[in-house]
This record gives sequence, structure tokens and C-alpha cells, in this order.
Amino acid sequence: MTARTPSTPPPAEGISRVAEDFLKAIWSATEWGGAPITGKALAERFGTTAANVSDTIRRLTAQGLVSHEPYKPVRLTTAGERHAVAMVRKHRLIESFLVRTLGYSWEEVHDEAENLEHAVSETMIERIDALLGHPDRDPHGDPIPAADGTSPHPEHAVNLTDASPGSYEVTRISDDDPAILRLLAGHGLRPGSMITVGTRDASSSSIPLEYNDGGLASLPSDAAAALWLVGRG
Amino acid sequence: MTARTPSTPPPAEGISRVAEDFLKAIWSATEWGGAPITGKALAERFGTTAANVSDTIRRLTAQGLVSHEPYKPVRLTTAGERHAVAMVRKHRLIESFLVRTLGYSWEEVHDEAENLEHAVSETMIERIDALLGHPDRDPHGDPIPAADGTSPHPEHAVNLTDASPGSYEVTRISDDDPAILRLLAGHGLRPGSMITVGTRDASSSSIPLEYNDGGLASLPSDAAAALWLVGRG
DNA sequence: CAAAAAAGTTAAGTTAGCTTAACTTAGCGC
DNA sequence: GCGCTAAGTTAAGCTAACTTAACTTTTTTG
Repeated sequence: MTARTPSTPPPAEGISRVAEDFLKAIWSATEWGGAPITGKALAERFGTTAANVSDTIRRLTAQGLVSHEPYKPVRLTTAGERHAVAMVRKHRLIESFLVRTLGYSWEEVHDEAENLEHAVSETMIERIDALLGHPDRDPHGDPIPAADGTSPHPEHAVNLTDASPGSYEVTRISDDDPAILRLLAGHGLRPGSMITVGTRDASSSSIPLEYNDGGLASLPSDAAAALWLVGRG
Repeated sequence: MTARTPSTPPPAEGISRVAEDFLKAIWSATEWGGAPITGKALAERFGTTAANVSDTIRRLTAQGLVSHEPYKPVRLTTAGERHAVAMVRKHRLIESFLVRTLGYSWEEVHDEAENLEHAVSETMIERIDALLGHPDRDPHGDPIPAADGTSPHPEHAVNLTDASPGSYEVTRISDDDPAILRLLAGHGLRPGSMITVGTRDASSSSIPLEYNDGGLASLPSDAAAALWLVGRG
């Protein structure tokens, strides 16, 4: 038998569905510059208890997929990040595929992809990627990581919450919350929409917008946080 | 609290993946006139032990999905059959969809569908069904149950093992065994192929065939058992 | 028909993933 | 810096799904 350092992580054979969901949630927390996710946030995300999160994190740590010091936020190991990015790639290619082939709209496709991403084979993902011509954005405007794990983040987008007044193009609409997705779709907002951000009223938390067709609207801050823009000055 | 007879089955809320696989296997055993499946056969099918099968059957019985007397084959209840047929519908529509949209061949599509059938929503299945124009056969020639559970079994097919010499059309190629699927595909056989069954040599278990292009072949009996035919005069 | 073989069941033990309850730690207000 | 509260952990217990081992029933067969 060959020598092994005691700290060598176990093989990490099959990754369970729960593990995949955790890895993706941990990765997603930092995709747009956020802080590493806490146990509390994970518990809320999955509708479970803090105790269960501790338990699951312990198993993921034992598999060498996350690193975790007690009472600190959770981080991915290199192996964990590799798996997380693979899941994100699957998710976003599946969303793109469903919109293209089955007429799903971009605001309804998220939940379906959330289930399918755990079931599709690598082969199927590569065929979808080829069929769609190797897209680098999904229907929400999210970048699709390549098969080698590299991710296209070309333009540095700004969140509507932090945007100063001016003209912008919507590049990305976060698909975290279905209700907000429907609200934004109802406003006619979609990736590619042109908008003008107005001056904020200090007494209100909502943000005034003008569409390029001249329409006016005002978005509550939770909805605004889902919109990412690039200046079109 | 309202009165309930003690024999009322429990609600049977969510059906697990293992349960779905069992129901489909039990249903499939009798689709083409076979006997109800035994515990042994289920254990072999899923690569597990007889003990585990007993355990699982016990849980399925408690959920009201199968009926089972000790030491007898397993049968589906009405509820169990309803779920099994729904799984078969999903499987066969998914196979059809993958062949159509992603260029899968009929001999490779089975395993992918085996995983996806547990993940797709009802909504997605109905969209696939509509996109494909409500097909009633999958790429292997298997009938696709309708959404209401009714199944189209129009022509009564005969297994090649039982076919007397004469001319036939291949209507169905069983997708149970990938190796046999590849063998038959290698012979150029597919649903719709015309063949002539020759006279069996009593000293051999393989069956002589003639294709309509004049080619001759001989199929071993396990491969022959996967072929279903209708007489063409 | 009795004995051997095959099939099925029961029992005991494991792991992942969940629960509730009790306890510990960290961070913040005063 | 003391104490409260929120966050996190530990402990105990549950079910589904698996395992191996021991046992029982059924079927086959000489």
C-alpha cells in the first residue's frame, strides 16, 4: 500500500443531490461579489434547520468539498468549486435549451432546470452546448461556464441598487426569486432592455426608472437588487 | 376526527426514486404478456440483494402501491399501476424527445431517459408531448401511454422467439439490454424493418433470418427475444 | 416423497438526511 | 466589559435504503 498523508481527503465518489445543491449555493453567494455564505443563509435557502446545515457541512468537509472552521462562513475547496461550476454550467445550459426547444419563457424556466441539472449526463450537456452553438449567456443573462470551468465575465456589471443616474442596458436578471422574476417580466424588463436610472428620492427606498419607450416606473429595492446593468452612457 | 377503516392505505405523498423504479419494473414485467415479477428478478434488475427487495416491497405495500403475499410474486395496486404508467409515459416521451432534438440514436437513448424520467415535471412532459405531435410510439416501437393512462396496443405483436416462418415487420425492439440493442442495430434492424423468418434448425438455439435486401443472418435466442413482429404476409 | 437447492424473509447494523431540544459561541448595545 | 441575542453546534432520535448473516418456505429433482 502506498503512503498517504493523513490529511488526504477521501475519494469523494458519488456526490449526492443535497451535496450538489449545497455546493452550488455556496458558490453562487460569491459569484457577484457577495460575502461567503453563512449557515443561517443556507438553512433559509433550503428551508431546513441550522442543525441540519451543520450536519451536512460536516459531511461535505469529510468529502473534501468544503473547508470550514466552526462559527465561520463556509468556503469551497478546489474540488468543491470544480463540482459547483459544473452544476452551474448544467443549470444554465439546461435553461437555455428549454427556452429554445420547448418554448419556456426566461421567467419560468428556473425551477425545471433546478431538478434536471441533477439528472442530465455529461454527454447530454455537451450535446446541448453544441446544439445551441456554445452560448456564453443563459436566458437571464448569466454567464455560462465553459466545460473546462473558465467563466466569461467580460463586462463588469453594476447592480441597480448601486447605479448612479444615467443610461444602462440590462445584462442580467437574477433568477433567485420567482416572484421578483414575474414582477420584472411584468414590467417588460428582460436581458437587453435599455433603461434610464433616475435620481433617488431620499425618503423612499424604491428606485425611479425610465424605459427607452418613455414609460416611467419605480422598482422596490428587493426587485432592483435582481437587476444588473452596464452603462450605455 | 372522521372514522376510517383500518385497511385504508396511507396518503402515499411523495414517491421516492427507488419506489418509482420498482413500480416501473413490476409493471414492465407483464407489459408483453409475461408473468408477474419475482423478488429474485427485481434483485437482479437493480443489482441488489433479496433482503433489500423484501424491505422495499414492504415499504411499497405500506404506501398502498403494491400488494404482496409472502413468497408470492409482486403485483401493483390501482394506485401503483397509475404511477407506473405515468413513469413509462415519461420515459418513452423523453426518449422520443432526445432522439428528435439532440440527435440521440434509438439504441443509446435508454439510459439517459432512465435518469431524466425522475426529474422532469408534468408540465415539461406535456410540452414534449405537444412538440412531438402526441406520438403513440417511441423510437423503439414501444407504445406511449396517454396522459389519462390509456395505452395504445393496436396490433398484437409476436415475439421472434415464437414466430413461425414467414414475412414480418419489426414493430418493437425491447430496450432492456444495451448490449443486445447494439447487436441488433449492428444488423441494421430497427422498428419498421422488414424481415423473413426462416425454419429453425432443431440442433441450434439461434434463429435464421432473411432481410428484404436479400441479406442473411442468424440471431441468438436472447437477441431474438428482444424483437417483436407483426405478420406482413 | 424426501432431500437438496433456490427463493424469500427476518434480524441486526450502517449511512445520508432530516427532526427537535439543549447547549455554546460570537457579536453587539449599553 | 457585561449581558443579551442571534448564530452555530452537539446530542438524540427518526426514516429510507442499503448491507450481511441466519433462518424459513417453496420448488425441484433424484
